[in-house]
Amino acid sequence: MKDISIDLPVKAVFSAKECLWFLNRGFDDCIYTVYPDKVRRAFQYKDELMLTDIYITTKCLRISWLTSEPSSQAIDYVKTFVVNWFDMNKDLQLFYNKLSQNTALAYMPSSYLGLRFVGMPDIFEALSWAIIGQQINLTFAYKMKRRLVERYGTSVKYENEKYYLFPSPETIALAKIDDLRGMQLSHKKAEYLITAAKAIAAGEISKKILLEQPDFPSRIKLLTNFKGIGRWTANYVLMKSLKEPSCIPHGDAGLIKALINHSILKEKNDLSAMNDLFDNFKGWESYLVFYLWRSLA
DNA sequence: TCCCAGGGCATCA
DNA sequence: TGATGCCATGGG
Repeated sequence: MKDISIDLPVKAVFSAKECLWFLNRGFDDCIYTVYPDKVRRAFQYKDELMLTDIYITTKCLRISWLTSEPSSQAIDYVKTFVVNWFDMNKDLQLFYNKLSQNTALAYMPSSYLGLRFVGMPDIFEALSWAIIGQQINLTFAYKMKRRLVERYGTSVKYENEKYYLFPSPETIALAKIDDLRGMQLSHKKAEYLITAAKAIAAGEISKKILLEQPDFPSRIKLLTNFKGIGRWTANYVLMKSLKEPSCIPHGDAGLIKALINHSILKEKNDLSAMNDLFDNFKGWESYLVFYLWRSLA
């Protein structure tokens, strides 16, 4: 097959090392495979199933197709996805200026230089992941995600390996609670996941609809109207799939731990200190959360 | 055994 | 609107 690859330039500063570190930070995500210099991932555009290697360097991302020759629309789809996935068009300087002004966080611009907000462009995957990962340890959450994906997701075969796509909402909408319980999802989580799948399959939740809302609070409200989507999940989904800049997943265990580590919070319920901090990061709240999560490693 | 983990809901005042 | 109890299950 003809070698198809394209290069996507990145805005300074971009750290391949930091972004790859995030993807491979000790957890087993079944949706992609991380190598020292690249990440392998399957995509689907309409009926086209594809497998790609995405080489990550400081200057560009090179997407290389391993399977059948993609259509031009499929290439555009993957390009857009990858730009979104690695938040490649963002200029981080303003964020770094704000970090530098905070004594406890001033080390971050040099320590995590070029770390991009690695997102989850597929809103159903983001929502499912938020529901699965609620209130349980991440290692176990990734196990359940793998069970779900291997049971319901389609896959691309390449060199005797299967590379999975996250299942469609239409598929999960038809799943039975007992089947999901068999994967060790709690009864509630099984319910929430099916509810979310139905809402997306029915077009009640989509990135387009969320973007059409007049403001951020309306987007949160739209999501939290569904059972199983609370304030934490709504913020998480908006930051991961829409790159909404001002999300704060209130109550997040990792966020609180990071803030206590930095002596910004004295105790869990120190809400005023948390509000004071985020007040100084207007427009960059999601990035701040991401960097604080990074600090937990 | 106990506490925690990238919460959410129902109930109650 | 905010506090409380419950759900659920692996990991340390």
